[in-house]
Amino acid sequence: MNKIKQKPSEAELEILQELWEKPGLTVSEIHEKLEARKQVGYTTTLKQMQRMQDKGMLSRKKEGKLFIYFSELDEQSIKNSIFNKLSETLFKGSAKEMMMHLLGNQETTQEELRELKQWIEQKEKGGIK
Amino acid sequence: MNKIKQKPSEAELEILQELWEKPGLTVSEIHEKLEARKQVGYTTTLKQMQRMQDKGMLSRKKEGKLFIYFSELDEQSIKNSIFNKLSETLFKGSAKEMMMHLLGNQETTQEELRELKQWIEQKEKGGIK
DNA sequence: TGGATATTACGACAGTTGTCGTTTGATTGC
DNA sequence: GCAATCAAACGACAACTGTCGTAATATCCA
Repeated sequence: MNKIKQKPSEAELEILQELWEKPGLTVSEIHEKLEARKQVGYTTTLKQMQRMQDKGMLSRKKEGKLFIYFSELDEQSIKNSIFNKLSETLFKGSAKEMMMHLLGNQETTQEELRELKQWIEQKEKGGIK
Repeated sequence: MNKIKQKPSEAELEILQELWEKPGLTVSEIHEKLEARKQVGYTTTLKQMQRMQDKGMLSRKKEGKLFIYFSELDEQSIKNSIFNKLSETLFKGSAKEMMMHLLGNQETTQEELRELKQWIEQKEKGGIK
């Protein structure tokens, strides 16, 4: 995975998201997925992906008669750096503050809360990483 | 609080953050705070704030011989919409997933974990909002 | 083999951002 | 009263973004 200077924009993240979930998609496949969520032209998606390639965010290879794409950015690192930045900017660097904000305002089911709590307990015991 | 079309950029958020924390600062005061964290010229900060004013993100009033500024955006709403967007883009809308990512990768002290767990317990009981 | 269709490449454009330098104006100490 | 300062307003610029239209290619089928 390369080091990239610029961090991915909103639209770029949406594309990366698809490729993280399922590497090796074609432009059309990605476009279909994006189109399902928002109104956007095919060439827009294509162009976006070409630019991402230029920046080194994506790579591609010929598969039969068309290109399939891959993310060159590490999912975890990118997500981390986004959150780090956010917690710095909006919560003076306190992960807890950020989490509490999240818990206080996002939709969270009882089920999710329970799982989350278990998770924390495990983490407290050093059970996870 | 007005409704704004555009969401605040990175640099704008940094300024808003200062004003949320302490409303009624002058350009210089904000600039000093920003400067402590990153390299940036006074006129840059000024310009940024003027643009934010045009967009309706900030208001100001004359205090003696200089202007003091106020955020016109609601802190909670803005933070929420940022997280909503993020959780949608990066975690298919699952707050839990997002939280787990956070817990897994951010710096979190035992103390913070404990507090967090208590918090969740309270929330489970419907103790909070 | 030629046209129809699907893919990919190019170039453009307007709006936003981050950054300043330069001016203009107001305030103040001498 | 006037030069030195401090604050605020303007105007510019280049890079980045989101968005396409159009053009060039490659593939396929009748």
